[in-house]
Amino acid sequence: MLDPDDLTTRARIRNAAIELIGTHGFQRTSLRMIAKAAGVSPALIVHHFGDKDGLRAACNTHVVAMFTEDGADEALTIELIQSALNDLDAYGPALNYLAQLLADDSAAADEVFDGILSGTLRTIREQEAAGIIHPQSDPAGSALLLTLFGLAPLVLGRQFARALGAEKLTPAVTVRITIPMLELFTHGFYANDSILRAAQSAMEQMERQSGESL
Amino acid sequence: MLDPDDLTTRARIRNAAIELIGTHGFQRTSLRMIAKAAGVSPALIVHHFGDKDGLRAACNTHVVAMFTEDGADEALTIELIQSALNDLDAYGPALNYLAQLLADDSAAADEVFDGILSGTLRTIREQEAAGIIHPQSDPAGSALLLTLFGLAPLVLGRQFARALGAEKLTPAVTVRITIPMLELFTHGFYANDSILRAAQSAMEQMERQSGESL
DNA sequence: TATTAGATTAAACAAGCGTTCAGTATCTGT
DNA sequence: ACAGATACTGAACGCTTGTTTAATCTAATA
Repeated sequence: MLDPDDLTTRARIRNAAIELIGTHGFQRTSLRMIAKAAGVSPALIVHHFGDKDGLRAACNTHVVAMFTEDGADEALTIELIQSALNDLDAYGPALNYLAQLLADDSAAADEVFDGILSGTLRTIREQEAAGIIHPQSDPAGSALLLTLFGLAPLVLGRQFARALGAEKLTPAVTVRITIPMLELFTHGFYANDSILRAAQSAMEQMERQSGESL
Repeated sequence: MLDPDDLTTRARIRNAAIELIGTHGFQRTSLRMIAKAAGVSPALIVHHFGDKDGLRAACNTHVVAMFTEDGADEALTIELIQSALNDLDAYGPALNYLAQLLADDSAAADEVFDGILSGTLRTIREQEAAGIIHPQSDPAGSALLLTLFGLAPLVLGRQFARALGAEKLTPAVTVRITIPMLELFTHGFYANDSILRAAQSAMEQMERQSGESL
C-alpha cells in the first residue's frame, strides 16, 4: 500500500509531520516546525499538500496504511495496534500520531474508530463461534468495550508509561501489563457474581417499568 | 471546597472557560472566545487570572474540587467519575474538561492521573482483603489497568457515545455498557486459561533468560 | 539549445493570538 | 464627601500563525 517511490521530498515532509504531530499534537505543530524538521521551506509544504489540512489528510491516510500494508486484512484492528507496540522503532511515530488522531475529535478519528470497532466485533463473533471466548449477551456492547479498553493504553500512553516509571511507551511497559490483563480476561475480577446478578435484575426492572409507562 | 461567594465575575469567567475548553480543548480556545462567553473583555481575564495559564490552573483546581466537594474523601477516584456520569447536568462540563486535561499531556494531567491511580490501588487492596475480588498477582499493575479502563470512556467519550448512536455522553450510553463490563469483570472473557498459562510460562522463561544473561 | 513544467525559496500578507497600557467606572472604607 | 483600591474596558503592541506572491532554480522535453 506504500508508494513505491517513497523517499521523495513529499514523503520527507509527511514523515516529519507525522513525527511532530504525534509528539505535540496537530494544533501545536506549526508548518514552520515541520518545514525546519524536513529541511524545506514552509511554502513548499503548501505547494505539495495544498494547505495544513491537506497535509493532515495525507498523514492520516499514510498512518492507517502503515498498519495494514503487509497484512492481507484491509482493516485496522486492535490486534494490529497491539503488535505494532512491539516494533516501536518502525511504528512508534505512527502510534503516537494515531493516539493524537483519536484524542482529537474529527471526522477522520470517527472513521478510524469505526473501522477498529467493526473489526473487533467480527473477531468477537469468530472467537465466540470457535469457543475461545464465552458467549456474550451483547456482542456489540462487548466489542465497544474491548475497543475502548484496547485504545486506552494508546490514548493515555504518556500516563501508562509514566505510571510504570518509563519515559515513553516501550515494550517493557506493555509486557508489565500483560499478566494482569490476561488474569482479568481469564478469571474476571470479582470473586462472585452477586454484582452482575444485581445489575441484571435492576436492568430487567428498568425495562419492565419503561414497558409499563408506554 | 467551593468558594461560598461563587457567582462573581471571576467565577463566571472560570465556568465559561471550563465549558469552552472542555468542548474545544485548551489550545483551540482563545481568551477572546472565553471573554465573549462570559460577557467581559479579554483584558479582565488577565486582570483576574494573570495569564491564560493562570486561568487554566484555576480551572484545573476547580474541576477537581467539584468532584470531591461533598465527599469525605479528598481523592478523585474512578468511582467518583462514574457517579458523575449519572448527573451530567451538574458534571457534564467538568467531565469534558477532565477528559481534555487527561488527553493533553501536562504536569497537571500527571497529578490528576496519579491521584486516581493511587485511589484505585487502595480500593483494590481493600476489596482484595474483603474477598470481593480475586487475589491479584500484581496489584499495582491491576490498578493501572483499571484506571486506564475506567478513564477510556471519558477520554474517548465522543467515540463511546457515537458508537451507541448518541450525540454525546448520556446516562443511557453508560447504562448500555454496564452489563458487558460486569460480565467481563465477573466471568472474564476467555473460555479457558490456556492463553493466560502460555503467557505466564513465557514470562517465566524470559526472566530465566535475563537472569542467565547477567 | 530553447521551452516549459515542476520544485523550491524569500519575503510579505492578513488574521488571530496572548498580553500590555492608559484610562474610566465602581465600589469601600474613613 | 473624599481617597484609594478594585473592577473593568478599548485600543494597541509584538508575535506567530497559515497562506500568497513573485521570483529563481532544476530538470526534462522538443
